Amino acid sequence: MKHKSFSHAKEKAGSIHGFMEYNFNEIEKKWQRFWSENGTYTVSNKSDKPKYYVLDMFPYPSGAGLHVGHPLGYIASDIYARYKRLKGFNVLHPMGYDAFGLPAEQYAIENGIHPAVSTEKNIATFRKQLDNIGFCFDWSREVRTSDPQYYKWTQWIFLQLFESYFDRQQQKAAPISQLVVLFEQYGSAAPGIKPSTFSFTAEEWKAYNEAQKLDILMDFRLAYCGYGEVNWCEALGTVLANDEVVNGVSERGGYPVVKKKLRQWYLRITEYADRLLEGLQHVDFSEAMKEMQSNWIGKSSGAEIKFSILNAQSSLTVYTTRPDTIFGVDFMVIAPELDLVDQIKTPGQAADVDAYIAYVKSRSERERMAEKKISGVFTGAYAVNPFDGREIPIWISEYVLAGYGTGAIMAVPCGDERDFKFAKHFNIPITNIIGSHFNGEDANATKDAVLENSGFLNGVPMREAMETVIRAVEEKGIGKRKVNYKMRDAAFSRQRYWGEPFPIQWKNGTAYPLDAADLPLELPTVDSYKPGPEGEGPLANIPEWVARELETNTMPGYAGSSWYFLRYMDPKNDQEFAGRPATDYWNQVDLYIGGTEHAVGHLLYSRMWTKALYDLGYIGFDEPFKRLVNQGMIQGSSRFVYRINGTNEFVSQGLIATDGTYNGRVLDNIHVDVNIVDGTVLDQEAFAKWRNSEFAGAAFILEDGKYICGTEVEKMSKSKFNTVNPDDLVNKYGADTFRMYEMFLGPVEMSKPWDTKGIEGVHRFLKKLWRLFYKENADGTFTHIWTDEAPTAAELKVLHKSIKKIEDDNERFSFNTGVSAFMILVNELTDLKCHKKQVAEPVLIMLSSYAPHIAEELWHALGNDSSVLDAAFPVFEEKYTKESEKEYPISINGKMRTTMTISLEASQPDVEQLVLNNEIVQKWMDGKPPKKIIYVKNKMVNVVV
RNA sequence: GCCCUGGUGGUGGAAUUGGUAGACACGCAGGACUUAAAAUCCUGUGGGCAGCAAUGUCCGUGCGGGUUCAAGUCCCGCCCGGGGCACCA
Repeated sequence: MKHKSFSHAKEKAGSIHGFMEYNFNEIEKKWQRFWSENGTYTVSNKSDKPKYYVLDMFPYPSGAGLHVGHPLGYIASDIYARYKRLKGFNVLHPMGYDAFGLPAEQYAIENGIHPAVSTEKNIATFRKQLDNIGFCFDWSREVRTSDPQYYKWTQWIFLQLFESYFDRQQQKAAPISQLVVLFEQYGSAAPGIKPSTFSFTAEEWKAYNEAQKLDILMDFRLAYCGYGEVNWCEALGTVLANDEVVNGVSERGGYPVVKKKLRQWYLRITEYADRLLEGLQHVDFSEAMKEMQSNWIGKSSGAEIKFSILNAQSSLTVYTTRPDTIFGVDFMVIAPELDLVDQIKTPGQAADVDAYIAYVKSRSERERMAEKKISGVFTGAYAVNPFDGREIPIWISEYVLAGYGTGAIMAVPCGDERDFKFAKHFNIPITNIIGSHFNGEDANATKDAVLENSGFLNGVPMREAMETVIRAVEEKGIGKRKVNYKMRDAAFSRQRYWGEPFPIQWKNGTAYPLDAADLPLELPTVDSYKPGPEGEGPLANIPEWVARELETNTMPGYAGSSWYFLRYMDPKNDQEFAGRPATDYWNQVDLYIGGTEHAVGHLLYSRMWTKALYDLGYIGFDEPFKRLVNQGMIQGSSRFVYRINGTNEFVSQGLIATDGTYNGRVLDNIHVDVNIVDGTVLDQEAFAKWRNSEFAGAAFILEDGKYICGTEVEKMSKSKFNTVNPDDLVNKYGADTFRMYEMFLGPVEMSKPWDTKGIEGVHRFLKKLWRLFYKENADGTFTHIWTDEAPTAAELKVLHKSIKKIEDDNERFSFNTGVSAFMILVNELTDLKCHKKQVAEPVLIMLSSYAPHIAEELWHALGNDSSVLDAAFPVFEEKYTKESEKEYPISINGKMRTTMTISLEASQPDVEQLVLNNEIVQKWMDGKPPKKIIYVKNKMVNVVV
């Protein structure tokens, strides 16, 4: 890449009476313009260098703009991307916007502004803020999920999923046309298909009309239409997101919310459960992340067992992972929403049952699972144990969810804690089948007991009995072996406006895909963002849309984000979602950085989409992300002022009594803007002007002449006045300081509260670095002080020690210790009074990934013409850092008592002799003989007496 | 409730593989420079006890146990904070 010449820096550097103080604002603007004009960050899909793909989870452009928490991961990935570039890679590091979403729509409802308009505005703000920080994003590859040229391909991929089914024999997606061929030949007995409620012969299939065929095929498509429950708020006439529902009522207005069944689209992600599980073995994610995903998938094996119901036609099928405990079943629990409940409830129990069902209907799934209080109602019906004929009462309770297994469990109180508590609470007698393993106080989920009270299983070890029972129920024809997944198919539709329209047309109740050539199906403009009739989305309010019989649901937020990493590879392609040469070249994302909050949502969906696209032959890899690093969340550190209730008087925090009052008077805790508080000391003048002088008349009761604020760590949010805008910090200290300070705060993976206080230290470091290059004269001018002298051994040692440390830290993502390594390096070079170019240049190259602007400035000042970004990372040479001796810690009985400097060549006997002769060692040995001397070379010595 | 994760000085954190706990910073205290301030530089800074001091000594990584010559690090049990739990993104 050819750079325009840039002589400005050199001229000034050469001038003895120049003004070369560290003017970060000017320097940063200058180089940002330079990099942008030279296309320094533009990446080509063709290169001789090895490729490396660094990806950030792209942001939702919210109206609040970027706060200091957002860039944490971006800075880390930026440092790593730049480091990889220095190491000789062709690095792809793109950025874009996850631009569809609920907040923009909510904003539109409240303010009448079209989401496209507010989103555009928010993106402009984000972009400006991101540019301030000096990232090396290739903006020519930017994507926006709400751009028709992007969602055209989201819709296209949806159509691929719609036109595919999952072949269980091949364990991969295949065209639905292939399934039609199978049906024509085998009917519903076709090999490799999932179980279905439809049963038909090949002849019957051929005789079906089109609508009947499509109805059956819908049961197999990877993107399919079905029915599901949503949070329905009658008063608002709309479907609510989970976090818009608080304690069973709507967050806005507090209206009641109930479950309502609506037609929904789904992705058949469950068919991929095994491959999603297996794929985890081939990716470099944290163990915690893999665990979360496999727990979410929740694969378990057990049996489905059918119990007949006393005096009834219907039967009850339960799923259990512990068929061995079948003689310990003391009651059944079924999900209150199952239709079966109505069939089996006895007249005497009907009123109680109906009341309980009404209660459960108002409860969210989350509330039901989190509920500690045990509740439930007896239906009056009894199931019959198929092995001993015992009559088992059937209960309903909210802790059993309809969506998992068969929505019914056989309860074994001696072996399951929840069942045990339930039995205790309702005084249901408990059968002990595990003898002394059960103490009557707690359930014991052991698999190691030998069964008792278990009919034909008496004396059989539990593990063995599992198989025996499965075989027995299979022989009796009342059940079968069953692998179950906790994971459910992904709900893929929203009754909303601001999302991708489905390329689907409904004709007489049958869904037809649009022709791919007609994509994108653009989102029409609407006059009102209000919901449509009967819980439908706003699109149902548009006569032309409805007249064309188009689907009125839109896709959820995760649609666009499930494949965006592919679009970056070939963002301008208008023939394909991404060309095969591009996806073959860039292949998997080598490094993906983002929060754990996406652990089971976005990450699983994008893994599934990748697998489906791979199965259908569109890409050459079936895992999207090779390595995943989770960044922690930056929390806000809120500040409070305390107003005496009913007055305008504010009490300093230290004066408040332990019960939270002041002289017995109640205080109001008020969030105050953290930006007008220095540490915990309130800026009283700024406070008076804050919020249009709302507190202008405030009187303060001070301690030591100051007003001290209270603190609390909370989520960073505008409403808590604890957000800090990166722009302010960049203006005050510069982007390089800001970047390094964000890293210096702590490990990238860890969550921590933001505190601006320490930023001065990082800023001082950069100024100290600057002084290795320029000296301030008495008259305020600056002289450059670097020399061409050859470095000394001591200087080379400091340099090479740092090269190793910084390279290691970069490789293991430890950027906080990386920053501290730079600080130590500059401190040591300052102590050595080292101003040599041969030392300075490698330092600047290494620093350029952390603080690119100052590094580029000084690099050019030293006389280099090309960009420091294209330099090569210095190579560590061990010969400069070799030591001949080490200061060992000497312990007696494991307690460190002294240190001794011993040659690294010394043999074990030599060391033992030296140590035993040591005065302090002898003092602690107190005349006793040594029992053992442990000597670990280059580590420590321990004398055991 | 379930799954994951974290807890180390006044503060952010370091200790990479079980081997000198507190690197590097912030803050604080004292000092130098200055008419003064800012900036910069220097010194000290986990806690207790003893000592004028050098220093010595005991305690110390959320709490209680354990393994080990040796534990912030491994094991068991508990407490507290954070994230997720399927329509926020």
